[in-house]
Amino acid sequence: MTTRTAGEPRTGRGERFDPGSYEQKWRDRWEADGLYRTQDDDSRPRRYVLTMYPYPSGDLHIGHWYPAAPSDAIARMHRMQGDNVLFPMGFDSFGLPAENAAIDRGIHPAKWTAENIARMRQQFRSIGTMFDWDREVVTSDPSYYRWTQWLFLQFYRAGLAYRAMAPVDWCPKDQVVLAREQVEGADRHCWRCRTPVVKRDLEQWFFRITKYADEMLSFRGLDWPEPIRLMQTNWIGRSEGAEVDFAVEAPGAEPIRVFTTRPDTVFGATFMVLAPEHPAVAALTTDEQRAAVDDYVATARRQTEIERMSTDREKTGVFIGAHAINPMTSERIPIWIADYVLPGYGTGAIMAVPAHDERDYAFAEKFDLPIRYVVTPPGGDPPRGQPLVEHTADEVLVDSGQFSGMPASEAIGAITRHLADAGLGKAAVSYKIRDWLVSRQRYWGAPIPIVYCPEHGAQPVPEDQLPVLLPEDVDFAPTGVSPLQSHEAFLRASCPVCGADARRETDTMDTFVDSSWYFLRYCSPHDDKRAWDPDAVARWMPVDVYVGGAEHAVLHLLYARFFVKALRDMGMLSFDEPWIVLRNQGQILGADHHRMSKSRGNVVNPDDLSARYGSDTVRLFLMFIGPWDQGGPWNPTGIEGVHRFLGRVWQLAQADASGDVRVAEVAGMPPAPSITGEIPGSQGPNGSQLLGTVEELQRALRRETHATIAAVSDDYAGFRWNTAVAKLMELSNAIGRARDAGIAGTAVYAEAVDTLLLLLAPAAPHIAEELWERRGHDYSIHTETWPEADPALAVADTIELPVQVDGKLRDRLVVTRDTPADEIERLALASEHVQRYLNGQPPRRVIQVPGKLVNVVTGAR
RNA sequence: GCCGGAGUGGCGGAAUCGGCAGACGCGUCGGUCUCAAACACCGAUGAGCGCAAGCUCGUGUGGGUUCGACCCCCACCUCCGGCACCA
Repeated sequence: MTTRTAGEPRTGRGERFDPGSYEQKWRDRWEADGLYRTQDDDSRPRRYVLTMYPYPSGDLHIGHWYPAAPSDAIARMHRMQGDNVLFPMGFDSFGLPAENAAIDRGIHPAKWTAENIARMRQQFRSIGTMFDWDREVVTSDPSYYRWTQWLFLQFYRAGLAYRAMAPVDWCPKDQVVLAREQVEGADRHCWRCRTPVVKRDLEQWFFRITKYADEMLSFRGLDWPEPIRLMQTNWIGRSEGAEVDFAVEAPGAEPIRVFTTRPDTVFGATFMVLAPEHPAVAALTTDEQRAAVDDYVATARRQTEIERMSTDREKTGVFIGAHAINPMTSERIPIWIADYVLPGYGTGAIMAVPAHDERDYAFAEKFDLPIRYVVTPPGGDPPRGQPLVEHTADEVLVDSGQFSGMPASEAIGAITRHLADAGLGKAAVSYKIRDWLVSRQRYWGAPIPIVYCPEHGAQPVPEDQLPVLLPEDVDFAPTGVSPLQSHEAFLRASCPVCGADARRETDTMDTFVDSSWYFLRYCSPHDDKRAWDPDAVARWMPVDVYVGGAEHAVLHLLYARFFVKALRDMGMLSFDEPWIVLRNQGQILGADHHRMSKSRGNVVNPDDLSARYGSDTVRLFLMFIGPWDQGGPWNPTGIEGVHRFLGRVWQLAQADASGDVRVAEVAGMPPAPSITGEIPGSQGPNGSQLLGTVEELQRALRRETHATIAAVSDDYAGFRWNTAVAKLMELSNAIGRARDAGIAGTAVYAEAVDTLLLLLAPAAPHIAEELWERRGHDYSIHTETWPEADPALAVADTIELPVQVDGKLRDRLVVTRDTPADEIERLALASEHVQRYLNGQPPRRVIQVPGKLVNVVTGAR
């Protein structure tokens, strides 16, 4: 590796392209100059570019670079376009891995986390990202989690945080409860360790996210990827239908309310099913059925989610001995319990309509319960042997009293109204989303700021006593309860109401609480009086562009929306959504097409790559590798090509700086003195491409330069990194041809090279800066003005029109842009290649797409 | 099962308001440089046929619409992601 000292002459020519000789120098200088420190400067348009902060797991891997490099590029581009850009970074540093490291290796989580952050911060710097490190946020720092706790208290006061006993998902390996969003897959496993979860009844803290279910269905004003919007929409899972009360045939029994999306099928409800957990079960069960019911309920409780939720499992259930009355038919229908009815959805009870529901049908078949079809296709017989579940427009009701003959779509409303008029039901909406379970029985998180008084129950810690500090000296061995529970000093507290001895809450908060507001903290990260400075938040929020992984679709990306809406309703924010534009990167897989993991040994270490090629090459390669939102398996072979491209840029940018016009080296390619029937840029014999006058060559290079400005600006803004890089390569190829033709040293050549460097600067910041300086320009290229395309220069004066005969390409016409259509038609028909297919006949039609093509249609077909 | 996304050369991928398929790069082959190799540079490179001019085929499969289809419609197949007994 060569190093160049400051006083050394810049010879351009002959000096080897060696990123190692300048990359660190520029990073140091940018940092020393505070080039990326964001001022609250309101004279320029403000732009908040945010990339998801990482969990400090130890090392930045290629999966961190993949979103970071384009985020940095977009931030740099906006800066060059004149915006005041906020582009911060921090660490989501609470969480289980730190605690596990403590358990496995005896390192305190705080120490482990601090070391990892130091290393990752350094790695982020080595990429050349323009993060404003003065605004760094570390969520495990008391100066941050103090405000996380404060926010918990605000939610508590607003009635959005509550404590409830509920059956919750428990990960037996991590010894912790999980939010519903953290339980994945058909086998109901823990999102982190993939261990199947079990149900436990525990008293836990919840955030009332369901209050915002409806509002979160609206994405108005947001530019988000459609798949994410759909995932959130499905997760929220809004269903419209009706709640219907079924009287119960037992002395003094309350009616049972069911939820249905098909009130048009009430006449077909031939039995009722309750979730085993339904509160009415105990009271309604008859003595004869008691033993069987108790047994079934106990079994259901013991079962893991896997066993219970598996969809292809045989239906099970028990008759409880009681009967309900169908409100439309007045028939007695038996009440069963079955675990296919979920306690947490709707009312935990259903009217079973086996003729029109797959699950009820399977249940009825198994237990020999009556099946009555009440909806049928018009004029058709009701199907037999299977349920009729689809709603099509033209189904009608049968066997449904006064509603028989009514179209099913109409009957939904009509029957709902009928029931409502009778006081037996009402239209209702149900959601799949559940409240967010936020308590965790682990140490490394923000303590929930609550104390329990024997007299006054749960009481919020007074705000002036925040933060509730995590003690350092705890025993980390997982026992199923928080390690804090065995820490006497931590537990000891006094009741804020009466001052009596009280016990402190020992659960900590889900780390997704931390990440639900970190983007607000970046706006005023050092404010020690408030969670954020309202002026700073008003200045920067909402985030203009948010970059991160789609794996957070129904986690972080949902929770943070809830936070913003809740805080808005508390009067603390004046906007509705945290992020306007959202872009998701794809996932980089290992070369073996599997998720990168240490255990598989397929992890790519970016540090090795950047040591070898320089970080510009790695950044650019990650952008070039394929569609950025698609990701894909890692394939390192192309990185050499990107490196060669930068090497060519290195040479081209210095070809004119020191009189190094290399025309003499290009044998057999003198600039032709005049045009000879060939047009500039067209393929000549022997692949020579440079016939034409010097003026024509220059015009062609200018055209390429200005077309590239427009195209690359567009591609960057649209996150089409791969095609942006391809277009930069094309421009450099054009510059190379121009140099070989001898126009290096001209103003047009200089404009092309400078433009190339400016366009390259966001993506490959170091080489752009180095070459900018070597070309004699002022520091820094990153504060230069983004080039503007001149549309007049970007269009070619002659165009090549493909000529088709019956849709097949037969010839090409070279014409000036303003050639009239009838002249083009005349030229096309005159072509011998076209004549051959016309066989002397006149064409049936000639179709012209202006500027695009000519198609001659023969009468042959 | 339901909801998304995607199938294009040897490979990663370009090109979609319906208009030259294969940009850009990798790889491969040939060449220059070298004692030799590596690097670098130059050229060729979808398949097939042909001495050539040129012709035929070709964007997962089968149909269709159109002067013209990778693009639109119908019916399928495969892969990836999400959800999963939500009444």
